[in-house]
Amino acid sequence: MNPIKPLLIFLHHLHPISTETEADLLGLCRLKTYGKNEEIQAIGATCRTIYFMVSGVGRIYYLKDGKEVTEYFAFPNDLIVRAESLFTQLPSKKAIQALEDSEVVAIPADPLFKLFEKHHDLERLFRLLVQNAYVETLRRLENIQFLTAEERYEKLIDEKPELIQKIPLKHVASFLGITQVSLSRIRGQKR
Amino acid sequence: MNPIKPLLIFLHHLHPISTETEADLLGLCRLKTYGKNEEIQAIGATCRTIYFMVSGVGRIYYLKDGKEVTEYFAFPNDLIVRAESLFTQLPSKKAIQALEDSEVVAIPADPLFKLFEKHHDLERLFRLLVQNAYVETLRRLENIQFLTAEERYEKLIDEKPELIQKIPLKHVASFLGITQVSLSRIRGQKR
DNA sequence: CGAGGCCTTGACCGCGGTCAATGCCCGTGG
DNA sequence: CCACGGGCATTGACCGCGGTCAAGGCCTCG
Repeated sequence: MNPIKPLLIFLHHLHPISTETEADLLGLCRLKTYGKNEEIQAIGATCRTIYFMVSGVGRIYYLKDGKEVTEYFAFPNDLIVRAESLFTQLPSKKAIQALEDSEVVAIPADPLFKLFEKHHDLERLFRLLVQNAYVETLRRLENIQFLTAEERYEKLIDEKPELIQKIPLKHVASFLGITQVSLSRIRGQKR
Repeated sequence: MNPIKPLLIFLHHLHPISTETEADLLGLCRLKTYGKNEEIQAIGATCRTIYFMVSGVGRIYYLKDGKEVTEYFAFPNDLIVRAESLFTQLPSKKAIQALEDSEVVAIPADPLFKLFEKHHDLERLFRLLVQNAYVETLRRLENIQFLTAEERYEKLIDEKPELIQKIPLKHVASFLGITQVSLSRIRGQKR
């Protein structure tokens, strides 16, 4: 099977695009593979690429006072984008890393944006993607602001139970906005 | 002067649109005025309107455990939108309120979205607006997550000093994600 | 003038932070 | 094959930020 197929299914589900649009889009996509713990994009580079996870697990992280903070996890069929850099053209303070051996589709943003001129439906699709990511972030903001660490952990457990199995707890902790130590205590008191 | 002019200037600055697009857009815009503390949109309604502040001050707030939490302040030349409802079509848990006598431009979203079919440049503009709001929210998320209440207050002071003058401290406190009491202490120890 | 809203202040407390010690798992080399 | 070292997770001792509850001062407006 064409390894890029999952991306097309994912996109189509959000907003159908014409076959010509799809063909032009496919022309931009490159399938890449990365080994466990390999950096997909390093800190400091300005982000000009949109990634889509086909297999494996990825994350976005950055350094806060010398410590890694995980901002996002990507599982198969998730997009993974350093939006703050892609949309501002500023160098990103964040890195993208494969946490396991992974396959990703890489889509260079500049030619993609050029395609928007030609294919209105592609820009529509992209707009909807951004809207969804925006709403998702608004939710995360409310969670961080009003739930306790423990509530956030519980919520994560029932929204993405597989996450806890696959991902080192230290990454999970920083994703939840707490320390490894606190997460360990929360887990401890459930047993 | 046409009171809708500031909106056009604001939009044009982000992404120029053709005069025909502008004319169709103008056809949708309605100027409205609200008195101090008047509700512009109530909790529970599904959001189908985009607002732009011409004069006065507005805010978005919602109830958390019976207490008001302010999510956003809008000053002249700011947009004010309940994105979580507009983009999901779900009833909003949030309200929009004028904090002073205010003039706002109201743009109904459905006819606006219809115009996207006709005017590609308008959808482009709208996409860029959403992108910017998204990046802004990512920033807010990082602030909430990593700055102390005091640091967030200081940051607010030098980014929007006028805000403290105009807005009741209880709203400022909930916007910062803290209680009125804590904000008062923070302010107290600076004197 | 009195009532009510807003802000401040004091007393107290609990969540989640740091620091440090310990346990556990696993990969590597003698 | 075992010994060792390093990374990850857990646990204890301690602390400070920001929370709640309640009292008191100060405006504004009827």
